[in-house]
Amino acid sequence: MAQNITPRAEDYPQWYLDVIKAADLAEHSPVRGCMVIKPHGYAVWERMQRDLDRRFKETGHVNAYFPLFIPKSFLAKEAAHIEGFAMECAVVTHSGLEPDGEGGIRPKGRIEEELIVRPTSETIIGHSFANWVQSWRDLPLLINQWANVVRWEMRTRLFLRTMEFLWQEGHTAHETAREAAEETRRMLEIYAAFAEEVLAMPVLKGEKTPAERFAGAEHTFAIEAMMQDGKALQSGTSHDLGQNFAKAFEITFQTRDQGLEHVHTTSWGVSTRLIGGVIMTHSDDEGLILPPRIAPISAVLVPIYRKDAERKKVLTYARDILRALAGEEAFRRAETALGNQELFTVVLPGDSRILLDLRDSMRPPEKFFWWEQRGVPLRIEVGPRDVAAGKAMVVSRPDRSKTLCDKGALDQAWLRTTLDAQQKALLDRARAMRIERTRAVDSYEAFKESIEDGGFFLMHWDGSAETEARIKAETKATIRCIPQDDWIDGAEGPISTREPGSDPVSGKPSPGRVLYARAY
RNA sequence: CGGGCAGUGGCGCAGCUUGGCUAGCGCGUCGGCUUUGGGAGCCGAAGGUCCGGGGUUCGAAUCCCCGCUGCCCGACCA
Repeated sequence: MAQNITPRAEDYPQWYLDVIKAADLAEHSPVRGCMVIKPHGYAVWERMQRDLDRRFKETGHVNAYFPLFIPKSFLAKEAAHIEGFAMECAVVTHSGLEPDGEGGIRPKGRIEEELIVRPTSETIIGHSFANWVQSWRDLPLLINQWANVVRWEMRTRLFLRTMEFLWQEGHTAHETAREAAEETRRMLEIYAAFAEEVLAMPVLKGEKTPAERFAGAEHTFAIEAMMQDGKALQSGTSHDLGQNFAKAFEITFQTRDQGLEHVHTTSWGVSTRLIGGVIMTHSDDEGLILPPRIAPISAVLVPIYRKDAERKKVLTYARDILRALAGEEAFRRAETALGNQELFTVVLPGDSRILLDLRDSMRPPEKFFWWEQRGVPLRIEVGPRDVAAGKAMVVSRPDRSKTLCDKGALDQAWLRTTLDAQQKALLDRARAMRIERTRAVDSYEAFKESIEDGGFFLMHWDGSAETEARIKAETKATIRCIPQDDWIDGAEGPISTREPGSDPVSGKPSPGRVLYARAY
């Protein structure tokens, strides 16, 4: 049906790009690997931010902001960290420009200590923490920042991997290793809850193997989601940094018993990558599907009429419905808002919106496609037939089901209930999809064959980096995590992750199954 | 960063092999009329550094060189 979107079955990567374009979420910038996040895409990010920010604050964290530029020497202070990030850092070497004598310009003014554009902020924040922490009374220090970071990626994809991206990075310092470990777990749980409750994106929690660990961390935990093509998307990470950065930046404190010790730090983050994850979790061949809780526009009313007389009646009727859905107060504010002629938009508390599409340049069917491709959860069609019968046709975006509703039933409570039901249905659908494509595998041959079709595979692992590397080299699949849950639902029933067995590749003993998949 | 493909009004493309006259087409946009329950029709109009820079030539969208950006594959990574 959609003319501008390649079907998923034909070319999944192209479909992904087509959906972003059709939904008007983002576009490429003139700079390689960078993107312009357009208003509709940014509105989705704002909703994610708002919800996450609340969860962070409810757990005692506060926001702060640290510089974009990091002294080059800082990166080198933590050996593993520099090893992991050195290759992908943008470096500032000059302080200005000058004419090159040939009509162009060239850098001038080489700077003494070169600056790194932050790829992540452990080092610059570690430096501050060293000043901020004096005694055990200063701990825990629970900081988050919303920022952009830059990593010089070789291969980029809109939202999933861009050279510059937006994220939040939490950085905390604690008195004991135990507290830091608890914090690391706490934030992983917050990410998992957020992903499921808000993004309707089911995730598996677990620890990363040493090979996949964050550069400089003692332990890295992650939430992993399955995309519709069966590939995994690492959707959030939480790191227990031990005392590595505390030692590198001399973050010490006086203990309760007069001693001097290094703090234990954590860091954790999610990024605009989540938008890519949402797209690939829910959307279909008709375009974007957004979970209601992050949809910038909750519902759109599309009026249908022929003659002028009809037009008047229909629009009055549609405005009545809009008023009932939005509430009197919000509706009144909208009536005095600027720029509200073609798309009459009512802003609800919490910044969700309902709008009445008054554009005369577009016919109803075109409007249907327009809003469908942008992932608006509910479309309410109102025409002369509905006016006569006291009804309205409600179309639910995820399955495009149509329900003829009584006008009187359409109110604020109905809207909330309907959107909540849709939110839940999306999570259920995504979870069912993942379960269907999750299975236990006990032979390497079977694994190699199955991995071609995508999906999650729970297989025994002897714990060696050699086995892990060999599987990665031979199949492009990696260990996504050592699952946290004892049981994981698969197509053929629950799968134990704790039952001992043997690694099908090496034949050596294995304490339990780990999660293998190809990943983005 | 290696290999392949591509870049032409806002979008999608043709033209390039074999250099030549005013660079075409569809969609979209603007104006008008007619229309409106799943991407309407007619009439008229606007809109172009042919990715950038150099070169060959009387003449370059077209041929050559260098660079930039995108897509796919590989290595690397959130």
